[in-house]
Amino acid sequence: MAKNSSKFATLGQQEADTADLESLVGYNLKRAYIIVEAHFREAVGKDGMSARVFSALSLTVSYPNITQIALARVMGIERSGLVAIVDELEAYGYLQRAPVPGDRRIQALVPTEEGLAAYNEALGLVRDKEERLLSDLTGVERQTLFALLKKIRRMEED
Amino acid sequence: MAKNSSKFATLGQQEADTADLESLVGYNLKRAYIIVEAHFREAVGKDGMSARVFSALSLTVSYPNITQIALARVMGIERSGLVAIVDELEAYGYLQRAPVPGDRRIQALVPTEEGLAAYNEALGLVRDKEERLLSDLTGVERQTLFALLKKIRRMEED
DNA sequence: TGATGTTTGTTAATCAAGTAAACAGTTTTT
DNA sequence: AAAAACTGTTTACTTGATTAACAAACATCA
Repeated sequence: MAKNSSKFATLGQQEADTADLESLVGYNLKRAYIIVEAHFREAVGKDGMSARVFSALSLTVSYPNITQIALARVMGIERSGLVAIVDELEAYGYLQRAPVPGDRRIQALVPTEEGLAAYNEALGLVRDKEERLLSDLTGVERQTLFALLKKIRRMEED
Repeated sequence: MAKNSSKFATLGQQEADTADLESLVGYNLKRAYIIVEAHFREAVGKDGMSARVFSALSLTVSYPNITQIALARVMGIERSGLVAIVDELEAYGYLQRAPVPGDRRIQALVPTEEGLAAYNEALGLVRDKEERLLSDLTGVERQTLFALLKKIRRMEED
């Protein structure tokens, strides 16, 4: 079933496109993500936030007073893994763990002024970078890409 | 700029779709990949190969006699990182490091019969799983998804 | 009320994937 | 022949993530 056994000697961009792997969604998704993530890092700069820290800040801005457990659920990670992320954002002074009257277990996450400013600046840079990265795609193509990715994400409920 | 400040109380699937993060390609790509990767693991089973080991085997089947350095380039990883992957595949008996006459630095990677069989079985399972995962997408939608992801991948050359 | 169970955030140990740097052989170049 | 480059490898490290155990706080209910 190895279609390309004889092509090894001339292995290059074109030939590689015909390998089995290229017909799998997972491989293509991962390779595309690696590129987009690299552009994200370029956008936020050498000492910028990591994608997951940016995500956490973004969601805290969109949903102020969210609890850690709710944020972990939205992000799709374990609550234990979120601790370091929130620690980092708090150390930057980008958010605070605020006590919630009525339940002393919970600490609501609220972005600070600095956090909001840093977030908006980073968001602008990231949007611009993605804009340039996707400049080859038409408006319809972009909409389609988002629609298809969200359709896959909706499959989570199995 | 926090559009949804007031929606926290009712945060759920619908509201989350309107957060800033949902408009970024990177976030959507990553979330989609996580799901597809989980399905991959289900497909190959509890003790099956990891995606990267499967990828390495797949490319070795598609391009037999490929060298480690060429394989690393195709996979987009460092050659040092490939050593453990090839070690693992060799330990399974799925491929061999064959000496290349004329250059004693190089070892050509050749899949064994068992490797070919294991690969084809795994490929079938993975294809079936992806087929079911993407059953909501029309043929045109799938083609479009692949085309768009490959278009992003081509942006690598910057 | 008090015992039992659950929730929230946290720590610690561990794992997987990946990088960077240094190294030994082996070829290539000058 | 000497210097440079290439291939595979080891080692140390970083990042992202998970599991398990735990303490404090809250909820249930007999």
